[in-house]
Order: sequence, then structure tokens, then C-alpha cells
Amino acid sequence: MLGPFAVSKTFYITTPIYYVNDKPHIGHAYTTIACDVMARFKRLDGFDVKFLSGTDEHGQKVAKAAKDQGISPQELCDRNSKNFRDLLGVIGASNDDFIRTTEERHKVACQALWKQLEANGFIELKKYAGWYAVRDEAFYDEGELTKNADGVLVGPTGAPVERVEEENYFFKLSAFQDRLLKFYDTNPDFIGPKSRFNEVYSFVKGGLNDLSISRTTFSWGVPVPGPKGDDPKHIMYVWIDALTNYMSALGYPNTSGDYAKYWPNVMHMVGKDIIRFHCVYWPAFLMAANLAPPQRVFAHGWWTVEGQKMSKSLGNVVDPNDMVAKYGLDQIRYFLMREIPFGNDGDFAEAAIAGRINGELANELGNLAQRGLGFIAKNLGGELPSPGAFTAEDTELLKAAADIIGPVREAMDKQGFDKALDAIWSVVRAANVYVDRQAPWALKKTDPARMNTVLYVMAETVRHLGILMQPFVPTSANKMLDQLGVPAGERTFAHLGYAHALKPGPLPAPTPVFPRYVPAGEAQAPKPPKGAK
RNA sequence: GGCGGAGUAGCUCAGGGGUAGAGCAGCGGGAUCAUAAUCCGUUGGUCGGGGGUUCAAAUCCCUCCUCCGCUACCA
Repeated sequence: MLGPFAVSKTFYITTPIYYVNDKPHIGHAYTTIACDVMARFKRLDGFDVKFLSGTDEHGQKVAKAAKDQGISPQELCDRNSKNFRDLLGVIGASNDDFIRTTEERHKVACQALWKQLEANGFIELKKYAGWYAVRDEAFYDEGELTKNADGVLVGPTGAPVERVEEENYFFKLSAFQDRLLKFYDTNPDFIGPKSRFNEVYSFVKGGLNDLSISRTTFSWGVPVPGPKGDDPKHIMYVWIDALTNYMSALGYPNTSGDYAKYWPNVMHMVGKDIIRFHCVYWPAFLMAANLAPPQRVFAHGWWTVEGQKMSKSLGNVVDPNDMVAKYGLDQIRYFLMREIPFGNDGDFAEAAIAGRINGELANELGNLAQRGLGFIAKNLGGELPSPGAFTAEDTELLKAAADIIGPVREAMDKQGFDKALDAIWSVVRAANVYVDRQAPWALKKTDPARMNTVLYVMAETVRHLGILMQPFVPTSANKMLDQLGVPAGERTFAHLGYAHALKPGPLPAPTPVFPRYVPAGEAQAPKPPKGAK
């Protein structure tokens, strides 16, 4: 199956904008790593890629936090936005841009979109009276309220509510039910995984209410544009502000340049908590402005920690900095992409992480490279030998390594990271079997020419694996390719296959690429070999 | 309450009318190039319970139980 992006060869991928009041944790890292893997994969596959991340900086909670700390909201945003920007570096993200909703380019884009929606007749001013919870920044219906133990009226989240009468602008979301359903029908790949598609579909089918899109009770936001400059009373409320970031970063309302190049060839990666906003509101906003909806939204799951929900009160919130320091960056990236089918929830457990690192990265892949390159270093003076004629076994392995990009690409087009790695691992395992069967250490005495061919086939297979693993473990994969002497410009998927095979000659001294992980406090002593007396 | 998903080996999961599968863990063996890694073999399951359709059901139908997601509503 061709992916939705196969036609135009540009690919725009976004993380959500992270709320500056939050502290970066493994969940943020997960979303961003998934985007980064996609972005790197598409670049290696010949796409012109733009990868965006950023921070969401408006709202009452930010204003209040700043006030509590005696600083301006902008100061607070500057400080906290940096935490997320720093995280990108920590996890090796290759983003091309970083957008902040307090930037001028974003204000311009939001106001332009607003004016377009207004001109098209989809915004109206309505008096609204309702129960408002400051803590949740949300209105609740009368029926949703309960009295808590102290007799205070609270919303479904337990947040106290107050009666508020406000004049708000509303977006006529209700007008889009049919158009959205038709859009889903004709774009069955719009939402992944499939189960989320069905949820969104049935939500829209159940009917849509108009959406309040402005606030007058606080001022930390993008001003609503009026006929003569900004409306002094209203600021835009959350989603119309937040979602627009994806277009602000393309230069909207300028529809030439990046906008023309990348929109709507975009994929939004989101957590499952914000799927409705991306799959219902966002396409509706865009349709209302005569713009094309995005091509795909993928909602990923949550991580528990050792089987428990991650929460501040449990004190088990995983700091990405700690994890990277403890296990290694590529190791964490690999674990997060490999452990679960993307879209499912997963468990961030020491035993599982160690198992993946040692069993797969160190033992199977890392050791494969090291046993081959180490052999060449020790027995052939570090010279990659010239191969002789290939046997059926040689050809079979080389072909498997060269052809696996097909299934890998197919998996990646559906964000099946685990499936892609599964496919790559079929080659890793085949290569280890090959080495055992060919036994170059035995050929050393009996048939050195054949030994040379076997070592060459090994090295060439590792070259393929190095190229294929770059999106997932960029540093380590490139280290592998360095050790094979593969030039930096010859590491894309176009260089898979025998046409770009390794040239015999001197290689740098090999060192193991994926160290084994030894849990802190555990003895370094390895378990005794099987059959040891 | 409604809609949807799930329940298969110790663990994580795949399969979806025709002899129950993979990875990990376990057990046995081989190899000794390598990060004590690798390779081969193998134990293990009346496929959530019950009923039905069928020559044949993990698979289709009914029903019940348990878990999860979305959604609605009541006081």
C-alpha cells in the first residue's frame, strides 16, 4: 500500500505544542521521538521534510502562575519554553523549527485565520451563561456538577465552579457534522490507529455543538481582531490559538513558500487525550476557512511506570534527562519504538528496557557487527577483503538485507514502528544464523578465500542494517556505518542494494556500538556459560 | 445505559472454519569469531465460561463473566 504521502514527496510532521506550565516528562519525549523517527525515515527515503515542535504559552493558568511567581507571563513562558526546547536536544530531535504561540508570526496567523472564519460566516457573538471552573478552564453543564464534601459546587474533575456570564465568540461547529463525516468516509486513513478513527466518527455522528472560541475573563492570549484593530475585550481561547500553530510555522497567511510546499501534506502526532481537537475541531476550522484538512493524525498511547500510572502524587514521573543518562539515548529511543505496537499503551519497566537493550541491541545487532568487524581487524589487518563468487546463501542474505526496506516502508507509512523493527530484525537474525553456518573462524584454516567472501557479506549486511536503523538509533547506527567506512553522503535508502556495496580496503578499528546495560547495584559478573562445569 | 475493542503458553502478543503460533523466560545440546554474545533443539495452552451452527469452531452465531476505550444519562 502506498502511504498517503507517496505522491508529492514533501512531508510535514508536527508534535503537539507542549503547555509551558508542564514539566517535560517521558510522555513528551515519546511523542517527539516518534515524530523524529518519522522525520528521519522520510528524509532518508528522499522526502523533503519539515519537522515542527513548539510550546503553547497562553491561558489563564500561565497568567496565574506568573503572577504567583511575581514575574510577567512572558518571562515565565521564556523560561519554561526553554525546558521543552532543551528536551529536543536531549532526545536527539531533528526538528527544523520550534514555534511559540507568543511569537508575532503566530499572532498574525491566528488573526488571519479568525478573520477568514468570520468573513465566511462561521463566527458569531453570543451571550453565554454557565458554570465555569477556573482550574480546568472549562465550562460545565448544570447536570455535570456535584457538591463535594465541603458543600462546594464542583465539576466532574472536582474543580470548583462559579456562575459566569460572558459574551463569547462561537465557532459554528454544528454546521460541519455532515462535511466531517463525508471527509472521514473518503479519508479512512485520516486517523490512526483505526480504533481512534471509530471513536471520532461516532462522536461526530452523535451531533456537534458550537464551540466557544474567545474569553473576556483574562487577557493572556491572542487578541481577537476587530474591524478597527484588536478587540480590547476578547482574546482567542485555546484551540483556535493552539491548533493554528501548525500553519503559523509555514508562514500562513502567506500561502506561497512553505505553506504551498508542505500543506496539507502533514501528519500531526498527538497523545490520545487531544484527538478530538485535532480530528474534529481542526479539520472543521480549516474547512470553514476554505483550507485543506491535514492528511493524517495519529494518536499514541500512554506509558505506565512499572505497571503504575505516572503521576506527581506517586512521585514516579519519569524525567527524560534521567532516563537518557541511565540507559543511553539510542537505547531509550529504541525501547519506546520497539516495545509496543504504536497506538497502544505501554509499560516503562526496568526489566523490559534491560531486555530490549541487552537481548536485541547488544547481543543480536551490536554483537553481529562486532564479531564481523572484530574478526576482520584481528585476522585481516583491518582490511575489508574482496569477495569471491557468491554462493546461494550469500545472495539470499544480501537480497534479504536489500529488500527489507519494502516491508519497513509499508510499516512506517502506518506508523508501525514496532513492525518496521520486526522486519529489520528478521535480517539481524538471518545474519547471525548465516555467520554461524558459514563459520569464518573455521574457514580461516581451510579456505581463506571463502572466508573473505563470508566476511564481506557480513560487513555488507551490517551496512544495510546501519542505514535502516538510522531513524531509530541515529548516533549508534552512524557509528556502525563509520566503522564500515561508509561515506556520510552514502547513507540514504537510495544506497541500499548491491550497487552501492562496500569497497574493499582498510577499515577503522571497531569498538562495540551497543554496550550491555548492567542495572545499578547488580554485580558485573555475567551468568556462567551454559554447560560450564 | 449505548457503541466499540479485548480475554490464546509463565510474560508480551500474532492468528481468525481444516494438525494451536512468535518473541521473551525455562530446559537440553552444539559452536568458540564476538560485548559469556551466537546457533540448533525443546517443555509448556480443552484459545475467558456455557450453549448453538458445521463433517470440522480459537475462528461464525447466541449468552454470560472480566477488563479497557469512547459516549450518554440519573440522582
